Amino acid sequence: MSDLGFATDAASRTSADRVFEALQDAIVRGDIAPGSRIGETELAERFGTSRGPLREALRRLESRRLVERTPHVGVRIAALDYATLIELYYLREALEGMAAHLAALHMTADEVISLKTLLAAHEQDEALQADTAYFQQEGDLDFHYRIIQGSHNGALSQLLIGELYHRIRMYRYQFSAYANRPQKAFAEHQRIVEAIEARDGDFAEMLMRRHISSARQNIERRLKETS
Amino acid sequence: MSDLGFATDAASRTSADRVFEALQDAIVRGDIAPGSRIGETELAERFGTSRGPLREALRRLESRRLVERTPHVGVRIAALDYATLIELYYLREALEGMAAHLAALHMTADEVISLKTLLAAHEQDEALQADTAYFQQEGDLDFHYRIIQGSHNGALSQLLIGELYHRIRMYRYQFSAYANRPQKAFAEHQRIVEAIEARDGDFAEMLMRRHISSARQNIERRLKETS
DNA sequence: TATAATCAAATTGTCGACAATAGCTATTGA
DNA sequence: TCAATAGCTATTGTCGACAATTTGATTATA
Repeated sequence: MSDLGFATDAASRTSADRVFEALQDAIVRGDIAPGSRIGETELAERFGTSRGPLREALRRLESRRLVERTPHVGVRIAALDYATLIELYYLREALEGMAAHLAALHMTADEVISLKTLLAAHEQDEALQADTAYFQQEGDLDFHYRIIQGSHNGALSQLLIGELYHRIRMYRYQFSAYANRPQKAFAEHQRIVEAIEARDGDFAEMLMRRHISSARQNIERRLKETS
Repeated sequence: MSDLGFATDAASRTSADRVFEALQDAIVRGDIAPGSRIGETELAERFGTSRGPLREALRRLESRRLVERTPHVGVRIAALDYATLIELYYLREALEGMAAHLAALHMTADEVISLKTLLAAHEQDEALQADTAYFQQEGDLDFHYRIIQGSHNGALSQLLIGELYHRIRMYRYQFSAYANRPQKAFAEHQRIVEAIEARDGDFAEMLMRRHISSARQNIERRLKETS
Protein backbone atom coordinates (compact mmCIF):
# COMPACT_ATOMS: atom_id res chain seq x y z
CA MET A 1 0.00 0.00 0.00
CA SER A 2 1.24 3.46 -0.78
CA ASP A 3 2.58 5.55 2.04
CA LEU A 4 0.95 8.80 1.06
CA GLY A 5 3.00 11.90 0.78
CA PHE A 6 6.51 10.61 0.24
CA ALA A 7 8.35 9.81 -2.92
CA THR A 8 8.55 6.08 -3.36
CA ASP A 9 9.90 5.82 -6.88
CA ALA A 10 11.51 2.43 -6.76
CA ALA A 11 14.35 3.59 -8.95
CA SER A 12 15.73 6.63 -7.18
CA ARG A 13 14.97 5.52 -3.65
CA THR A 14 17.57 6.71 -1.26
CA SER A 15 19.15 4.62 1.46
CA ALA A 16 17.54 6.74 4.16
CA ASP A 17 14.13 6.06 2.62
CA ARG A 18 14.71 2.32 2.45
CA VAL A 19 15.84 2.00 6.04
CA PHE A 20 12.92 4.22 7.09
CA GLU A 21 10.40 1.86 5.55
CA ALA A 22 12.17 -1.29 6.66
CA LEU A 23 12.59 -0.07 10.21
CA GLN A 24 9.02 1.17 10.38
CA ASP A 25 7.82 -2.23 9.23
CA ALA A 26 10.00 -4.00 11.78
CA ILE A 27 8.61 -1.82 14.55
CA VAL A 28 4.98 -2.12 13.47
CA ARG A 29 5.23 -5.91 13.15
CA GLY A 30 6.94 -6.20 16.51
CA ASP A 31 10.20 -7.63 15.16
CA ILE A 32 11.81 -5.15 17.51
CA ALA A 33 10.32 -5.27 20.98
CA PRO A 34 8.31 -2.19 21.99
CA GLY A 35 10.03 -0.18 24.68
CA SER A 36 13.43 -1.63 23.89
CA ARG A 37 16.49 0.48 23.29
CA ILE A 38 18.78 -0.26 20.37
CA GLY A 39 21.98 1.52 19.49
CA GLU A 40 22.42 3.38 16.23
CA THR A 41 25.47 1.39 15.22
CA GLU A 42 23.64 -1.88 15.67
CA LEU A 43 20.63 -0.65 13.69
CA ALA A 44 22.82 0.71 10.92
CA GLU A 45 24.57 -2.64 10.53
CA ARG A 46 21.28 -4.49 10.63
CA PHE A 47 19.93 -2.47 7.72
CA GLY A 48 23.20 -2.32 5.83
CA THR A 49 23.85 1.39 5.89
CA SER A 50 25.76 3.97 7.88
CA ARG A 51 24.60 6.05 10.78
CA GLY A 52 23.88 9.13 8.66
CA PRO A 53 20.88 7.84 6.71
CA LEU A 54 19.80 5.83 9.74
CA ARG A 55 19.54 8.96 11.86
CA GLU A 56 17.46 10.65 9.17
CA ALA A 57 15.11 7.68 9.22
CA LEU A 58 14.93 7.84 13.01
CA ARG A 59 13.94 11.49 12.86
CA ARG A 60 11.00 10.65 10.65
CA LEU A 61 9.99 7.74 12.86
CA GLU A 62 10.23 10.13 15.79
CA SER A 63 7.70 12.39 14.06
CA ARG A 64 5.38 9.42 13.66
CA ARG A 65 5.89 8.55 17.30
CA LEU A 66 7.10 5.07 16.52
CA VAL A 67 10.33 5.82 18.40
CA GLU A 68 11.08 8.15 21.27
CA ARG A 69 14.28 10.10 21.42
CA THR A 70 16.27 11.37 24.38
CA PRO A 71 19.16 13.66 23.46
CA HIS A 72 22.59 12.12 24.08
CA VAL A 73 20.98 8.91 25.24
CA GLY A 74 19.35 7.34 22.22
CA VAL A 75 16.10 6.17 20.76
CA ARG A 76 13.64 3.77 22.27
CA ILE A 77 11.01 1.86 20.36
CA ALA A 78 7.59 3.26 21.21
CA ALA A 79 5.94 1.49 24.11
CA LEU A 80 2.35 0.34 23.78
CA ASP A 81 -0.21 0.99 26.47
CA TYR A 82 -3.96 0.83 26.54
CA ALA A 83 -4.40 4.46 27.55
CA THR A 84 -2.80 5.60 24.30
CA LEU A 85 -4.79 3.07 22.30
CA ILE A 86 -7.99 4.54 23.69
CA GLU A 87 -6.78 8.03 22.83
CA LEU A 88 -6.12 6.94 19.27
CA TYR A 89 -9.67 5.63 18.99
CA TYR A 90 -11.01 9.08 19.81
CA LEU A 91 -8.84 10.48 17.04
CA ARG A 92 -10.13 7.87 14.65
CA GLU A 93 -13.71 8.58 15.63
CA ALA A 94 -13.32 12.27 14.83
CA LEU A 95 -11.25 11.88 11.68
CA GLU A 96 -12.90 8.87 10.11
CA GLY A 97 -16.29 10.27 10.96
CA MET A 98 -15.35 13.32 8.91
CA ALA A 99 -13.93 11.05 6.22
CA ALA A 100 -17.20 9.13 5.95
CA HIS A 101 -19.10 12.40 5.76
CA LEU A 102 -16.93 13.71 2.94
CA ALA A 103 -16.90 10.33 1.20
CA ALA A 104 -20.68 10.41 1.03
CA LEU A 105 -20.45 13.78 -0.67
CA HIS A 106 -17.43 13.28 -2.90
CA MET A 107 -16.97 9.60 -3.77
CA THR A 108 -17.29 8.88 -7.46
CA ALA A 109 -19.83 6.33 -8.67
CA ASP A 110 -16.97 3.99 -9.54
CA GLU A 111 -15.52 4.24 -6.08
CA VAL A 112 -18.88 3.39 -4.53
CA ILE A 113 -19.23 0.35 -6.77
CA SER A 114 -15.72 -0.77 -5.91
CA LEU A 115 -16.48 -0.37 -2.23
CA LYS A 116 -19.61 -2.49 -2.52
CA THR A 117 -17.61 -5.13 -4.38
CA LEU A 118 -15.12 -5.24 -1.54
CA LEU A 119 -17.89 -5.71 0.97
CA ALA A 120 -19.42 -8.50 -1.09
CA ALA A 121 -16.06 -10.26 -1.08
CA HIS A 122 -15.89 -9.93 2.68
CA GLU A 123 -19.33 -11.42 2.98
CA GLN A 124 -18.27 -14.43 0.93
CA ASP A 125 -15.16 -14.94 2.96
CA GLU A 126 -16.93 -14.57 6.22
CA ALA A 127 -19.56 -17.07 5.24
CA LEU A 128 -16.76 -19.54 4.65
CA GLN A 129 -14.45 -18.82 7.54
CA ALA A 130 -16.95 -17.81 10.19
CA ASP A 131 -14.83 -15.89 12.68
CA THR A 132 -11.28 -15.67 11.40
CA ALA A 133 -9.75 -12.70 13.09
CA TYR A 134 -6.77 -12.00 10.84
CA PHE A 135 -8.63 -11.65 7.58
CA GLN A 136 -11.24 -9.57 9.28
CA GLN A 137 -8.62 -7.22 10.61
CA GLU A 138 -6.89 -6.73 7.28
CA GLY A 139 -10.21 -6.57 5.49
CA ASP A 140 -11.38 -4.05 8.04
CA LEU A 141 -8.38 -1.84 7.33
CA ASP A 142 -9.04 -2.16 3.60
CA PHE A 143 -12.57 -0.95 4.11
CA HIS A 144 -11.51 2.02 6.18
CA TYR A 145 -8.77 2.93 3.71
CA ARG A 146 -11.33 3.14 0.92
CA ILE A 147 -13.57 5.46 2.87
CA ILE A 148 -10.68 7.70 3.78
CA GLN A 149 -9.47 7.89 0.20
CA GLY A 150 -13.05 8.48 -0.86
CA SER A 151 -13.16 11.68 1.13
CA HIS A 152 -11.01 13.23 -1.60
CA ASN A 153 -9.37 15.31 1.09
CA GLY A 154 -5.63 14.99 0.66
CA ALA A 155 -4.67 16.39 4.05
CA LEU A 156 -7.08 14.03 5.78
CA SER A 157 -5.82 10.99 3.87
CA GLN A 158 -2.20 11.84 4.52
CA LEU A 159 -2.84 12.30 8.21
CA LEU A 160 -4.79 9.09 8.69
CA ILE A 161 -3.07 6.71 6.30
CA GLY A 162 0.36 8.27 6.20
CA GLU A 163 0.85 8.86 9.88
CA LEU A 164 -1.79 7.55 12.25
CA TYR A 165 -2.51 4.15 10.77
CA HIS A 166 0.99 2.85 11.35
CA ARG A 167 0.45 3.16 15.06
CA ILE A 168 -2.98 1.56 14.75
CA ARG A 169 -1.49 -1.38 12.86
CA MET A 170 1.23 -1.70 15.49
CA TYR A 171 -1.40 -2.15 18.16
CA ARG A 172 -3.29 -4.62 15.97
CA TYR A 173 -0.26 -6.78 15.49
CA GLN A 174 0.70 -6.87 19.12
CA PHE A 175 -2.52 -6.57 21.10
CA SER A 176 -4.02 -9.51 19.27
CA ALA A 177 -7.43 -10.10 20.81
CA TYR A 178 -9.22 -6.83 20.84
CA ALA A 179 -11.13 -6.74 17.57
CA ASN A 180 -14.78 -5.98 17.43
CA ARG A 181 -16.97 -8.98 16.73
CA PRO A 182 -16.53 -9.63 13.00
CA GLN A 183 -20.20 -10.13 12.09
CA LYS A 184 -21.28 -7.06 14.01
CA ALA A 185 -18.56 -4.95 12.45
CA PHE A 186 -19.45 -6.25 9.01
CA ALA A 187 -23.10 -5.26 9.46
CA GLU A 188 -22.00 -1.80 10.49
CA HIS A 189 -19.81 -1.57 7.42
CA GLN A 190 -22.79 -2.36 5.27
CA ARG A 191 -24.90 0.38 6.79
CA ILE A 192 -22.12 2.89 6.32
CA VAL A 193 -21.89 2.03 2.64
CA GLU A 194 -25.64 2.37 2.29
CA ALA A 195 -25.47 5.86 3.75
CA ILE A 196 -22.64 6.77 1.43
CA GLU A 197 -24.55 5.42 -1.55
CA ALA A 198 -27.53 7.52 -0.48
CA ARG A 199 -25.16 10.52 -0.32
CA ASP A 200 -26.24 11.17 3.24
CA GLY A 201 -23.15 12.76 4.74
CA ASP A 202 -24.49 13.37 8.23
CA PHE A 203 -25.79 9.83 8.57
CA ALA A 204 -22.61 8.26 7.20
CA GLU A 205 -20.61 10.26 9.71
CA MET A 206 -22.85 9.24 12.57
CA LEU A 207 -22.67 5.57 11.64
CA MET A 208 -18.90 5.66 11.29
CA ARG A 209 -18.51 7.38 14.62
CA ARG A 210 -20.72 4.83 16.34
CA HIS A 211 -18.81 2.04 14.61
CA ILE A 212 -15.48 3.23 15.94
CA SER A 213 -16.89 4.31 19.28
CA SER A 214 -18.35 0.86 19.91
CA ALA A 215 -15.02 -0.73 19.04
CA ARG A 216 -13.41 1.54 21.61
CA GLN A 217 -16.01 0.68 24.22
CA ASN A 218 -15.45 -2.98 23.47
CA ILE A 219 -11.79 -2.59 24.34
CA GLU A 220 -12.55 -0.60 27.46
CA ARG A 221 -15.00 -3.26 28.60
CA ARG A 222 -12.48 -6.07 28.17
CA LEU A 223 -9.94 -3.96 29.96
CA LYS A 224 -12.13 -3.70 33.03
CA GLU A 225 -12.98 -7.40 32.99
CA THR A 226 -9.37 -8.55 32.97
CA SER A 227 -8.17 -6.13 35.62
CA MET B 1 4.73 27.81 23.64
CA SER B 2 5.76 24.23 24.08
CA ASP B 3 6.08 22.08 21.02
CA LEU B 4 4.47 18.98 22.42
CA GLY B 5 6.21 15.69 22.18
CA PHE B 6 9.82 16.60 21.74
CA ALA B 7 12.51 17.17 24.28
CA THR B 8 13.18 20.87 24.62
CA ASP B 9 15.47 20.93 27.64
CA ALA B 10 17.34 24.12 27.05
CA ALA B 11 20.52 22.61 28.41
CA SER B 12 21.03 19.50 26.33
CA ARG B 13 19.49 20.75 23.12
CA THR B 14 21.20 19.33 20.14
CA SER B 15 22.20 21.29 17.07
CA ALA B 16 19.70 19.39 14.95
CA ASP B 17 16.93 20.39 17.33
CA ARG B 18 17.92 24.04 17.29
CA VAL B 19 18.04 24.29 13.52
CA PHE B 20 14.74 22.41 13.33
CA GLU B 21 13.00 24.98 15.47
CA ALA B 22 14.70 27.96 13.87
CA LEU B 23 14.01 26.75 10.36
CA GLN B 24 10.41 25.89 11.19
CA ASP B 25 9.94 29.36 12.58
CA ALA B 26 11.50 30.94 9.50
CA ILE B 27 9.19 28.96 7.24
CA VAL B 28 6.05 29.63 9.28
CA ARG B 29 6.75 33.35 9.47
CA GLY B 30 7.51 33.52 5.78
CA ASP B 31 11.14 34.58 6.15
CA ILE B 32 11.79 31.99 3.48
CA ALA B 33 9.42 32.29 0.56
CA PRO B 34 6.90 29.45 0.16
CA GLY B 35 7.61 27.31 -2.86
CA SER B 36 11.23 28.40 -3.05
CA ARG B 37 14.10 25.97 -3.27
CA ILE B 38 17.18 26.44 -1.09
CA GLY B 39 20.31 24.33 -1.07
CA GLU B 40 21.42 22.38 1.95
CA THR B 41 24.82 24.02 2.07
CA GLU B 42 23.28 27.48 2.09
CA LEU B 43 20.82 26.53 4.82
CA ALA B 44 23.53 24.93 6.92
CA GLU B 45 25.64 28.07 6.78
CA ARG B 46 22.66 30.26 7.54
CA PHE B 47 21.96 28.36 10.74
CA GLY B 48 25.56 27.84 11.69
CA THR B 49 25.80 24.08 11.48
CA SER B 50 26.83 21.36 9.08
CA ARG B 51 24.72 19.42 6.64
CA GLY B 52 24.30 16.41 8.92
CA PRO B 53 22.10 17.99 11.60
CA LEU B 54 20.43 20.13 8.95
CA ARG B 55 19.29 17.08 7.03
CA GLU B 56 17.87 15.57 10.21
CA ALA B 57 15.90 18.78 10.76
CA LEU B 58 14.67 18.69 7.16
CA ARG B 59 13.39 15.15 7.62
CA ARG B 60 11.29 16.26 10.54
CA LEU B 61 10.00 19.27 8.64
CA GLU B 62 9.17 16.92 5.80
CA SER B 63 7.01 14.90 8.17
CA ARG B 64 5.19 18.08 9.15
CA ARG B 65 4.77 18.96 5.50
CA LEU B 66 6.51 22.28 5.87
CA VAL B 67 9.00 21.25 3.20
CA GLU B 68 8.70 18.89 0.26
CA ARG B 69 11.52 16.61 -0.70
CA THR B 70 12.50 15.18 -4.07
CA PRO B 71 15.29 12.59 -3.93
CA HIS B 72 18.54 13.77 -5.50
CA VAL B 73 17.03 17.15 -6.23
CA GLY B 74 16.45 18.84 -2.90
CA VAL B 75 13.86 20.34 -0.63
CA ARG B 76 11.33 22.99 -1.46
CA ILE B 77 9.52 25.14 1.08
CA ALA B 78 5.87 24.11 1.19
CA ALA B 79 3.68 26.08 -1.18
CA LEU B 80 0.45 27.59 0.11
CA ASP B 81 -2.80 27.24 -1.77
CA TYR B 82 -6.39 27.78 -0.81
CA ALA B 83 -7.46 24.23 -1.61
CA THR B 84 -5.15 22.89 1.09
CA LEU B 85 -6.25 25.58 3.52
CA ILE B 86 -9.85 24.47 3.08
CA GLU B 87 -8.82 20.85 3.63
CA LEU B 88 -7.09 21.83 6.86
CA TYR B 89 -10.27 23.48 8.08
CA TYR B 90 -12.14 20.21 7.70
CA LEU B 91 -9.44 18.55 9.79
CA ARG B 92 -9.75 21.26 12.41
CA GLU B 93 -13.51 20.92 12.47
CA ALA B 94 -13.29 17.21 13.18
CA LEU B 95 -10.41 17.32 15.64
CA GLU B 96 -11.24 20.47 17.55
CA GLY B 97 -14.87 19.44 17.69
CA MET B 98 -13.72 16.29 19.44
CA ALA B 99 -11.38 18.35 21.60
CA ALA B 100 -14.24 20.59 22.73
CA HIS B 101 -16.34 17.54 23.50
CA LEU B 102 -13.62 15.96 25.62
CA ALA B 103 -12.76 19.30 27.22
CA ALA B 104 -16.34 19.61 28.45
CA LEU B 105 -15.99 16.21 30.05
CA HIS B 106 -12.45 16.36 31.37
CA MET B 107 -11.38 19.95 32.03
CA THR B 108 -10.60 20.66 35.66
CA ALA B 109 -12.42 23.43 37.48
CA ASP B 110 -9.21 25.46 37.50
CA GLU B 111 -8.81 25.11 33.76
CA VAL B 112 -12.36 26.32 33.19
CA ILE B 113 -11.75 29.35 35.41
CA SER B 114 -8.52 30.12 33.60
CA LEU B 115 -10.31 29.85 30.25
CA LYS B 116 -13.00 32.27 31.38
CA THR B 117 -10.31 34.68 32.58
CA LEU B 118 -8.69 34.54 29.16
CA LEU B 119 -11.98 35.34 27.49
CA ALA B 120 -12.58 38.26 29.86
CA ALA B 121 -9.19 39.66 28.90
CA HIS B 122 -10.11 39.35 25.24
CA GLU B 123 -13.33 41.23 25.90
CA GLN B 124 -11.42 44.07 27.52
CA ASP B 125 -8.94 44.26 24.71
CA GLU B 126 -11.61 44.12 22.06
CA ALA B 127 -13.56 46.90 23.70
CA LEU B 128 -10.42 49.01 23.45
CA GLN B 129 -9.09 48.06 20.07
CA ALA B 130 -12.33 47.44 18.19
CA ASP B 131 -11.22 45.32 15.25
CA THR B 132 -7.51 44.72 15.50
CA ALA B 133 -6.87 41.60 13.51
CA TYR B 134 -3.46 40.56 14.81
CA PHE B 135 -4.30 40.37 18.47
CA GLN B 136 -7.51 38.63 17.66
CA GLN B 137 -5.64 36.02 15.68
CA GLU B 138 -3.13 35.32 18.42
CA GLY B 139 -5.84 35.48 21.04
CA ASP B 140 -7.90 33.13 18.94
CA LEU B 141 -5.07 30.62 18.83
CA ASP B 142 -4.62 30.94 22.59
CA PHE B 143 -8.27 30.10 23.09
CA HIS B 144 -8.13 27.08 20.84
CA TYR B 145 -4.92 25.86 22.49
CA ARG B 146 -6.62 25.88 25.86
CA ILE B 147 -9.54 23.83 24.64
CA ILE B 148 -7.25 21.31 23.00
CA GLN B 149 -5.13 20.93 26.11
CA GLY B 150 -8.33 20.72 28.13
CA SER B 151 -9.31 17.56 26.28
CA HIS B 152 -6.66 15.76 28.34
CA ASN B 153 -6.05 13.56 25.33
CA GLY B 154 -2.31 13.51 24.72
CA ALA B 155 -2.49 12.05 21.22
CA LEU B 156 -5.02 14.67 20.18
CA SER B 157 -2.99 17.54 21.63
CA GLN B 158 0.20 16.33 20.03
CA LEU B 159 -1.46 15.99 16.67
CA LEU B 160 -3.12 19.40 16.69
CA ILE B 161 -0.58 21.54 18.49
CA GLY B 162 2.57 19.64 17.67
CA GLU B 163 1.94 19.07 14.00
CA LEU B 164 -1.10 20.68 12.43
CA TYR B 165 -1.01 24.11 14.00
CA HIS B 166 2.30 25.06 12.46
CA ARG B 167 0.72 24.86 9.06
CA ILE B 168 -2.30 26.80 10.27
CA ARG B 169 -0.06 29.54 11.62
CA MET B 170 1.86 29.61 8.37
CA TYR B 171 -1.35 30.38 6.50
CA ARG B 172 -2.31 33.00 9.08
CA TYR B 173 0.96 34.82 8.70
CA GLN B 174 0.89 34.84 4.94
CA PHE B 175 -2.78 34.93 3.93
CA SER B 176 -3.38 37.98 6.07
CA ALA B 177 -6.97 38.99 5.53
CA TYR B 178 -9.06 35.91 6.01
CA ALA B 179 -10.01 35.92 9.69
CA ASN B 180 -13.54 35.57 10.81
CA ARG B 181 -15.11 38.75 12.08
CA PRO B 182 -13.61 39.29 15.54
CA GLN B 183 -16.77 40.15 17.42
CA LYS B 184 -18.70 37.24 15.91
CA ALA B 185 -15.88 34.82 16.68
CA PHE B 186 -15.65 36.16 20.21
CA ALA B 187 -19.36 35.58 20.81
CA GLU B 188 -18.95 32.03 19.54
CA HIS B 189 -16.03 31.51 21.89
CA GLN B 190 -18.20 32.60 24.78
CA ARG B 191 -20.92 30.12 23.92
CA ILE B 192 -18.40 27.32 23.66
CA VAL B 193 -17.06 28.09 27.12
CA GLU B 194 -20.59 28.14 28.49
CA ALA B 195 -21.21 24.68 27.09
CA ILE B 196 -17.93 23.44 28.56
CA GLU B 197 -18.80 24.95 31.92
CA ALA B 198 -22.18 23.18 31.76
CA ARG B 199 -20.25 19.95 30.99
CA ASP B 200 -22.35 19.47 27.88
CA GLY B 201 -19.95 17.60 25.59
CA ASP B 202 -22.29 17.17 22.64
CA PHE B 203 -23.24 20.83 22.62
CA ALA B 204 -19.67 22.04 23.03
CA GLU B 205 -18.66 19.86 20.09
CA MET B 206 -21.49 21.17 17.94
CA LEU B 207 -20.67 24.79 18.73
CA MET B 208 -16.98 24.31 18.03
CA ARG B 209 -17.72 22.61 14.73
CA ARG B 210 -20.03 25.41 13.66
CA HIS B 211 -17.44 27.96 14.76
CA ILE B 212 -14.74 26.43 12.58
CA SER B 213 -17.12 25.56 9.79
CA SER B 214 -18.33 29.15 9.51
CA ALA B 215 -14.74 30.36 9.43
CA ARG B 216 -14.15 27.98 6.52
CA GLN B 217 -17.27 29.15 4.73
CA ASN B 218 -16.16 32.72 5.25
CA ILE B 219 -12.93 31.96 3.40
CA GLU B 220 -14.74 30.12 0.64
CA ARG B 221 -17.11 33.05 0.20
CA ARG B 222 -14.30 35.56 -0.14
CA LEU B 223 -12.57 33.22 -2.50
CA LYS B 224 -15.54 33.23 -4.86
CA GLU B 225 -15.93 36.99 -4.64
CA THR B 226 -12.38 37.78 -5.63
CA SER B 227 -12.19 35.27 -8.45
C1' DT C 1 15.85 25.44 -37.00
C1' DA C 2 14.67 21.81 -34.05
C1' DT C 3 16.07 17.79 -31.67
C1' DA C 4 18.87 14.57 -29.55
C1' DA C 5 23.10 13.20 -27.41
C1' DT C 6 27.09 14.46 -24.58
C1' DC C 7 29.48 16.68 -21.18
C1' DA C 8 30.36 19.66 -17.18
C1' DA C 9 29.06 21.88 -12.97
C1' DA C 10 26.59 21.92 -8.95
C1' DT C 11 23.94 19.59 -5.57
C1' DT C 12 22.51 15.74 -2.92
C1' DG C 13 23.64 11.05 -0.78
C1' DT C 14 26.79 8.42 1.94
C1' DC C 15 30.51 7.35 4.77
C1' DG C 16 34.19 7.17 8.32
C1' DA C 17 36.56 9.76 11.86
C1' DC C 18 36.58 12.70 15.72
C1' DA C 19 34.38 15.31 19.66
C1' DA C 20 31.15 15.52 23.40
C1' DT C 21 28.13 13.63 26.61
C1' DA C 22 25.90 10.25 29.78
C1' DG C 23 26.02 6.31 32.58
C1' DC C 24 28.59 2.91 34.92
C1' DT C 25 32.43 1.26 37.86
C1' DA C 26 35.71 1.51 41.09
C1' DT C 27 37.87 3.82 44.60
C1' DT C 28 38.17 6.68 48.58
C1' DG C 29 36.54 8.63 52.71
C1' DA C 30 33.55 8.88 56.67
C1' DT D 1 28.79 -0.43 55.29
C1' DC D 2 27.33 3.41 52.77
C1' DA D 3 27.87 7.59 50.13
C1' DA D 4 30.14 10.52 47.11
C1' DT D 5 33.44 11.45 43.68
C1' DA D 6 36.47 10.64 39.98
C1' DG D 7 37.58 8.29 35.97
C1' DC D 8 36.49 5.14 32.24
C1' DT D 9 33.75 3.21 28.60
C1' DA D 10 30.30 3.15 25.37
C1' DT D 11 27.15 5.75 22.74
C1' DT D 12 25.46 9.82 20.54
C1' DG D 13 26.43 14.36 18.11
C1' DT D 14 28.99 16.72 14.57
C1' DC D 15 31.87 17.45 10.82
C1' DG D 16 34.43 17.31 6.39
C1' DA D 17 35.47 14.55 2.37
C1' DC D 18 34.14 11.69 -1.31
C1' DA D 19 30.74 9.30 -4.46
C1' DA D 20 26.51 9.43 -7.13
C1' DT D 21 22.99 11.77 -9.49
C1' DT D 22 20.51 15.48 -11.64
C1' DT D 23 20.24 19.44 -14.46
C1' DG D 24 21.51 22.70 -17.78
C1' DA D 25 24.29 23.99 -21.40
C1' DT D 26 26.73 22.88 -25.43
C1' DT D 27 27.44 20.61 -29.54
C1' DA D 28 26.44 17.75 -33.29
C1' DT D 29 23.08 16.04 -36.53
C1' DA D 30 18.86 15.57 -39.31
